[in-house]
Amino acid sequence: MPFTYDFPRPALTVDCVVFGLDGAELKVLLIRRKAAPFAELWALPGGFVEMEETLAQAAARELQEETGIRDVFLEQLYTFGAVRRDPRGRVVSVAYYALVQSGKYPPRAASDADAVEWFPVSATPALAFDHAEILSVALVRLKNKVRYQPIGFELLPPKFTLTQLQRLYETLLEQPLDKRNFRKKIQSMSLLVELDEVQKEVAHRAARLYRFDKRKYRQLEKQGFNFEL
Amino acid sequence: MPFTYDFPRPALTVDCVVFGLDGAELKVLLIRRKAAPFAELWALPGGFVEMEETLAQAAARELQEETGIRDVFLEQLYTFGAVRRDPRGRVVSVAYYALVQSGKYPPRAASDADAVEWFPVSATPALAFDHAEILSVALVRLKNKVRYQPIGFELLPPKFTLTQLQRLYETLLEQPLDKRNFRKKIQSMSLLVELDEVQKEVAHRAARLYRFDKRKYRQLEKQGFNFEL
DNA sequence: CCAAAAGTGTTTCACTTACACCCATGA
DNA sequence: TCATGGGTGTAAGTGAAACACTTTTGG
Repeated sequence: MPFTYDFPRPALTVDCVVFGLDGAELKVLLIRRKAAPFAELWALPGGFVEMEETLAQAAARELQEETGIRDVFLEQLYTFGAVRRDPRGRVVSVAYYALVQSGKYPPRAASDADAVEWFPVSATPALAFDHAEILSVALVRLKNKVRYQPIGFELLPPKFTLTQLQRLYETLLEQPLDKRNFRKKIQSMSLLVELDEVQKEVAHRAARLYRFDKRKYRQLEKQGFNFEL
Repeated sequence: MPFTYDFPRPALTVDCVVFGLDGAELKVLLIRRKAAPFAELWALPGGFVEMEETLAQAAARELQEETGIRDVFLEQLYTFGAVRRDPRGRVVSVAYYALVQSGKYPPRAASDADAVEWFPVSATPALAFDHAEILSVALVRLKNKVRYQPIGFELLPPKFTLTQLQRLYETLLEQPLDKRNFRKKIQSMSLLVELDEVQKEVAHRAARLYRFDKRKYRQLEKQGFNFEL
């Protein structure tokens, strides 16, 4: 079916802000651009939306193509439509953010051997286009959302210790938390399953491992339960 | 500068979910479509994004053109990109939501004398495209956001009584609130300025009028204050 | 046995909740 | 004078915050 309104139209892209946790540091995955504009500069992974894919599919596809990352938490962030945000012409970009276990994706996992690297969010290089703004919006969103949605777990391996979880929240909220109060609170939500396993190869008492019970969360959610740290 | 990547591209539109409060009822403004597709059906105001305007400008322009409404709270909601959401072809739509004092915009204020009408959000007619889904996402957003951002005031006239404000929250949160506790809490935030005026023409004791102090809010916000009902 | 992190309870304080009566006004 | 909503304080309960020591393990 030919399109009735054939006005000039903006090009449409997706960009992905990929967050990972490295010890007590929040990092973002960037790729080095090969082509103009902004060749040699670092940028968010992303690209043009194709005609037969949804926006989320486009984001997932670009992420996979440019960084090898797939099957991760991916959520729409915001759509950026400043008129001159791309020097090539009018390009509107739908930004997504992803949460990954950075350990699973070492720096050079990219499929096309391109330059892909993790940077601390507090020390990123100069970025192409308006990607610095996109990153900043993503950071604000992540820091807020982590308080009232259990998305932080996406940044941890499936089995984790309570101390790891606490460090995660301390990093994202940028404030120290009391160990006993944190444990009391998180355990009282009964969203964590205590495993019959402990940490290995640590030079001190081994901590118990837990996993997040997603099924239980969905169930409680329906009953009006609100996660809140 | 000619565009380097000249692939086929989705068309881009904006749609606006306009909320208003009518007494104790939340309403949404719809327009009746004249042209195909979905001629005669009700739809959200919206239209195509032009090449030299931002997304927010496009939303504001369409709102003004189709309903006469301008200078209101308008915030990006979400971008809808299902492949077949428009029968004419691939159309991606950036949705916005607006909060207006519905009293200022009686049903037929539209500039082009088209059919424009307020409907209770709980009793809307069948909607064109995926507009029912957009409305539903907007409702969820509004109901959540009103808890932790003082945006509810956008639905009230500049001068309002505490009872009006309480009714507003009761409507949006869908739960009754205790009068004394509500007043204590809202006043303790010191975001309301007590005016030297009272209600007129009521058949009972006239209530004191207040206004929301936006300047004060911005100031407190910077100091880490969090609005929360 | 030392270093390092794991694990564990109680008290205090602040905030939230529940609750009922008198007041002012116009009809 | 009556009907209608406006306006006000206190007590009880619940959840958040502060806080320090013992245990386990590997080196």
